[in-house]
Amino acid sequence: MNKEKQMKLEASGWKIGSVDEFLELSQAETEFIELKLSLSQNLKERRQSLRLTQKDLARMIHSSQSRVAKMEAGDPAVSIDLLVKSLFALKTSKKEVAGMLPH
Amino acid sequence: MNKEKQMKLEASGWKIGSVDEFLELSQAETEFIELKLSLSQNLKERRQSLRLTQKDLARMIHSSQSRVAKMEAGDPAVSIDLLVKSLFALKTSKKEVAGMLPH
DNA sequence: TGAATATATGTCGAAATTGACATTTTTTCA
DNA sequence: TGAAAAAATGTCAATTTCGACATATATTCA
Repeated sequence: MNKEKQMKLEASGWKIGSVDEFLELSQAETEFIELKLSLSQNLKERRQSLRLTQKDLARMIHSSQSRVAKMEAGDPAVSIDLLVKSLFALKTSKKEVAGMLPH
Repeated sequence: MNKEKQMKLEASGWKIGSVDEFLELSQAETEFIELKLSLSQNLKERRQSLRLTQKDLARMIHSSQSRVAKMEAGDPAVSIDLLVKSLFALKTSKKEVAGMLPH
């Protein structure tokens, strides 16, 4: 069975392969979490290398110091949107952001 | 004036360089919007090439057809988080996602 | 040291995003 | 064609994320 057909089947519901679907969702969720953590770490490193305080960055993105702290701590209740906005505010290039994705 | 010092100054408030700060925020926002649109387009292409309906994808990410439609339409009221989750659900590799960053 | 600065943590109402639903419009294809 | 399937659009209550604030803890450095 090729991947396309397999995905089609899994998308069709819980009838067959519920275990597989569970495993795949876990995989997607794992990658999602890893991505957020990578963005978090890179944001912290970048801010520090620019010698900006969390308060400084907060002002730049019109947010608060506590939210920046949570971003850098990898708090689950912080969106990728805010992380990416912060990175762009620090003039991170798209290429650099891309480099934060793979392993 | 080097970039580090410039950013530090800008972060300190609206006293000096408010025009510059405005322009830079616009630049960051532009890149952010471009990124979302790129993810949207790639998601649509990917789903279609896998011959999945919006309903299929919606089931896979535990969402709804209308939300998938909005994702693919580049609706501003859709988060990058949901876009990335959707791409990962379609087994998009991190390297492929990295390639979706414009330029 | 210890005072000043920076960061971490918890909470809260407000704002944004969500899934779901109804409906309309478009596309597919027999 | 035209009926069925797919996609687009609008709305809304529920959930999530938000900025802000208070305060605790950690770090810096004179």
